[in-house]
Amino acid sequence: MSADISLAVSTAIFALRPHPDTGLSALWIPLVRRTRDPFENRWALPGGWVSPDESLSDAAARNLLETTGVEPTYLEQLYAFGAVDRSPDRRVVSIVYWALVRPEQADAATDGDNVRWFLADDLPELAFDHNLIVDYALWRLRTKMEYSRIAHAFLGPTFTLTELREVHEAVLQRPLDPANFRRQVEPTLVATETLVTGGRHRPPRLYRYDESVRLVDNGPLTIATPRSTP
Amino acid sequence: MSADISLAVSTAIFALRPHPDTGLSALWIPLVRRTRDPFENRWALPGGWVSPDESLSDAAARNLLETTGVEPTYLEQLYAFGAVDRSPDRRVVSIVYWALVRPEQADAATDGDNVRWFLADDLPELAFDHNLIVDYALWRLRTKMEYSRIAHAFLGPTFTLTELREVHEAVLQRPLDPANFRRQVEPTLVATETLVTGGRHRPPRLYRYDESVRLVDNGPLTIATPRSTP
DNA sequence: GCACTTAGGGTCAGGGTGACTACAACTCGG
DNA sequence: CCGAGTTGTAGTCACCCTGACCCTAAGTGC
Repeated sequence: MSADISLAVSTAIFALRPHPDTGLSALWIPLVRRTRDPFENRWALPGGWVSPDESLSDAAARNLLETTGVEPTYLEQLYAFGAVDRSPDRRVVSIVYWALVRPEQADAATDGDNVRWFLADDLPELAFDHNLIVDYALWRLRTKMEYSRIAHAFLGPTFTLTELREVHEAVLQRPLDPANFRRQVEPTLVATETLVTGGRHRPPRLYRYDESVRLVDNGPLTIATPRSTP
Repeated sequence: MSADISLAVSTAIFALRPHPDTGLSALWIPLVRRTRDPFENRWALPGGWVSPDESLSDAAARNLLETTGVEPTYLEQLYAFGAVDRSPDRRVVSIVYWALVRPEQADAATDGDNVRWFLADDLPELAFDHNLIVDYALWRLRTKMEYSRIAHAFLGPTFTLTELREVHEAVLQRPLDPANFRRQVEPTLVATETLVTGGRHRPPRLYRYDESVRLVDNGPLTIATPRSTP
């Protein structure tokens, strides 16, 4: 049996905010300061223990809300980390999730002594194996960006093509040709009638995602494992 | 804390063997018969409890060997299943792995009352949520076949292009053009000097994988989480 | 020697991609 | 009110990858 193994969930949360140097959108991640040993005062991913009456994704969502005040628009399991020595005092297996939030939702997690936002590509030394975990989560986010539709988790229901392109550029860290980008994503979108005026240029059209276009995602798990709390 | 959650590992093992009807290679999976409740007498994925002094992948490999006698050439974590009601009597979280074995290794797991090989695409109703798990594992195998190099886990160190192509055909369940297939995979291979004579046709050349060609795989986890027991 | 079978090299048309050009349509400064 | 500035959107073109297809190479077996 395995009663002496503790089961935890942690989540790597990503949000887009301006980079302090360039002003361009960049990936940020909220971390919590540990208030006890091991790794007291080190920054760590938000997380906690799984209680017996909640699913893993529910536990992740609950811990997220409790520790950082964040309610994500996207939540997916990343990996189960279970090396014997990953916690110095006892055996902990962590089911790690990754989440995407919109800027407004991110603001719910106000910086404070206990929660602080960091640039995802420039983190301090974290507690446990959390640096490795964030690296892996970043890799998954960037890989998945290329073939799936997760970018929309950073945006509202409607958006301009430039907004969508800037999400891709921020995550992939390279500029994309506006015309070519349009050609590629337009088949998965539906144009609305609305144009956004007010900019000092030609007003862009608002788009929404075309729900009828199915993309490869998580295969059989896509429908099979919905969150029990919507 | 989480002492009342049991932590298990299970593994979906794949091997290629001839299909009884067509004679072509097909995917087979070994299952074990449950000897106690819940789901007594139902077929299930091999698995067992994680002990506190072994990593998750070690636990998977050990359980594999104990229950089916199989030592895989490839072992990768699939997903952590943790729905509250997936086991009727108590709360079990299962870290599921998937494995690939060569035919010789597969023969170690002789069919018997307790272990039997099934066609992966034609399974009976399994215990727990194991049908969903196998579906997901199959999806991952087939998806990964297209962009990675896992096919080699079904083969020895050297192989002909036809052997490699037949592995792809068996997994993807569709015929591939030999000439086009060669063009696509040859850049990742090294030709040996050896030709295989004895067939009633032009002798094919043996190839081996080019270790210097890096493919996208599991990102940061590729090197970071090796099995502790090699 | 000839039929047969698979190995392996080549061609060609079509689709997608990146680089680039051109025009459209708004705001703002004068 | 007009032109400059800026971004949105359409289109072109060369290139590469792909699938479909053809052809020759080189063994075995009769």
